[in-house]
Amino acid sequence: MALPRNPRPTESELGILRVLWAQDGATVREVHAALGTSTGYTTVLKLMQIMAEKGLVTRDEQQRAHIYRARSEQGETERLLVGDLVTRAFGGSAARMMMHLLDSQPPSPEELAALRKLLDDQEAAQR
Amino acid sequence: MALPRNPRPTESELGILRVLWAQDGATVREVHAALGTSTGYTTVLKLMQIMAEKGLVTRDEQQRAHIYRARSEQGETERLLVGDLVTRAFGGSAARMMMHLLDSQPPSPEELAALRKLLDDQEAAQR
DNA sequence: TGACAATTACGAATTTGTTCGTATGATGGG
DNA sequence: CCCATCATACGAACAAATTCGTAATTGTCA
Repeated sequence: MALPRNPRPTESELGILRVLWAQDGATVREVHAALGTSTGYTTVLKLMQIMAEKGLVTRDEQQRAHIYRARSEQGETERLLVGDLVTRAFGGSAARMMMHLLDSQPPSPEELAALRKLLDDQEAAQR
Repeated sequence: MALPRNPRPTESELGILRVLWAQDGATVREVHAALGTSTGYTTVLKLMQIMAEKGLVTRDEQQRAHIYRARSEQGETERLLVGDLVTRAFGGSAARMMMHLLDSQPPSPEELAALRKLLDDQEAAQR
């Protein structure tokens, strides 16, 4: 049975999701290889099994090596995580969070232009 | 002995830190009140004791009701959390993270203005 | 001073996340 | 057909975070 929820992924789960987003569908072995061999194979397996229970991933059992896929879009989860942090750490102030972002990773001129456009759109949408 | 580390605070710890940042120094009772009564008093006490052990807060035991203070600046911790998330979830791309930020928490007109100014400053700094 | 109230200290239960060893089952080559 | 290999399933240990009950301590004031 498929759970419709979209819970916040944990640290390890996020690492696995990023592998699943990068390629559409992957086996446990592929994910394990992509993550590096620092964690054991069965550890990754177990995590992915739990993620399937939670509804974070779907599992295709047609083949012997099951194929896992992220259940939600990358952007959706990213939004969730950002929204979560801006609420928890910044009291909902996007500007304050943005300040730290610009501080930590100065964007390129192209990115700056894109961000300006985002602000324009935002302003237009509010009117 | 004072621990010099600056570990990433957990969820609950961050809530407590935010209270401690908002006012300079607070007792357990004050923090408990600020957080609302959903969690028990001794729970907050225990958390703050652990935070003192970890070095997240300092404790002034002069008074009977000890005074706790955040050990690191708010901005420092915020940078830590943002940097952590941008690495874990966005592979280091600040621009990508900002797009989600604007998406998930539409800023107010005042914030929009502040954000524009941030971009201006950023642009100026690059020249 | 003696009792009450407020506070800290402590121990323990619970939950959640992470890790891995071992068991068990399927697949394919010799 | 048998066995080595590779896969999943499962249980359990471990660690960290959270929660709270109870004990011990301190201060106050009648």
